[in-house]
Amino acid sequence: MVRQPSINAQHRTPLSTERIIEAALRIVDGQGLARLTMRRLGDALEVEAMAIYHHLPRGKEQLLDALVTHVASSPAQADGAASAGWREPLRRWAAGYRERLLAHAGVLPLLVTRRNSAALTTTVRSLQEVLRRGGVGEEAAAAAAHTVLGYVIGHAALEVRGTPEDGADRPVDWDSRFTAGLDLVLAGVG
Amino acid sequence: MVRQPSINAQHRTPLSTERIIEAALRIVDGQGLARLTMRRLGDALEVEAMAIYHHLPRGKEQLLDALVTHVASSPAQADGAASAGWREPLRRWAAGYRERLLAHAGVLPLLVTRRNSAALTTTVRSLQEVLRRGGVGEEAAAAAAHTVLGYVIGHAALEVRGTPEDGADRPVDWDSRFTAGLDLVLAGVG
DNA sequence: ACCTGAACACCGTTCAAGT
DNA sequence: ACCTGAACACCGTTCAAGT
Repeated sequence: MVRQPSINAQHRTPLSTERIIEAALRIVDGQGLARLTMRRLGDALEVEAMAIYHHLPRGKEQLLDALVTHVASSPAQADGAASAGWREPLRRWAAGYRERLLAHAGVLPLLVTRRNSAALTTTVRSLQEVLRRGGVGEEAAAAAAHTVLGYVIGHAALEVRGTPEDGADRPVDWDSRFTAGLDLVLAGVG
Repeated sequence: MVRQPSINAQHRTPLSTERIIEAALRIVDGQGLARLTMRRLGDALEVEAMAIYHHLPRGKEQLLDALVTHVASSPAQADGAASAGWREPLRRWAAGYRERLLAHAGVLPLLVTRRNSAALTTTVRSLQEVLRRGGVGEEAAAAAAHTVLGYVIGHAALEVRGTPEDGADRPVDWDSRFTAGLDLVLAGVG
């Protein structure tokens, strides 16, 4: 058999930053953060690991930063129909954000590392937007945003680790516990 | 010169799990989690890396688990003088726990990984203790414990990443923001 | 412009051997 | 019982080379 090494290389769709990040996220979600290596990522993309560096010159650092941005940087929640007050929009925002964190739980440790503070700044700002549009003052909105985001991230961390029972050895219903805790926080806001 | 390889080996204090963990924590605090390697840890202890496996047979996994336990597993807060109510004890508990998390910020990502759920279970239980001793009912204490712990961990995560300014580009006073958010949460508890 | 192949300096871990 | 040394199968990354 004659080797035809160029056939695959020519016909496959070319690499792109988006495809790289999607593949990386698939590995993290399916196999865990520890199994995300440049070589395995290359395999998944049917490419040599070194090809990735052409799109992400800063290598794995840049890849991990991009994963954090992809998962943790919340969109500005263009809620369309202006709902009355901030309470309901904030509940929706928190529920959506929690869902994303849990869907990509492997990325959570990265969010807590020093990397990519821009991602969370965006998120804080979008949270403040929701509050201010609901009539909460500038100062109070800034404080409440940190409180709520802190709670959501922290609770997601507890959930992921999944202690199967509470202190009294009853199974924990995380969904209702999350909303209960959130309402508790929101009650404090105003 | 004649080599006398046994002199150092004989006179130095022997390895122990405690010394290993202390040295590991020193590396993580001083140089970051990424620089904690078995080989470097061995160097710090003036021992070959492989000697560590004699005390921690499960290797690096076990080492990281131990770090989480050391930092995140809160003591039962034997508060001595029974203070009235739960509010003040809880404030002290939260302040102390936050301080520990920030002092060993490099361990925070490990706390969010699936490892060692026993550590946080202990912490949740000690928090519930504080609440119940203050007269909060069983059910409410269980929910409040998760809420408070979630908030403290999440806020510590935000602090460590240290976005230097809030949404309005003012520098953030994390200390007062933490207590403000905590009071907000506590106001919800009761 | 985009990808490959070989090479380098590291990892964690095993296992037989030393004392 | 406790530690060492060599070895193995991996890493991330550089760099010259291919198309």
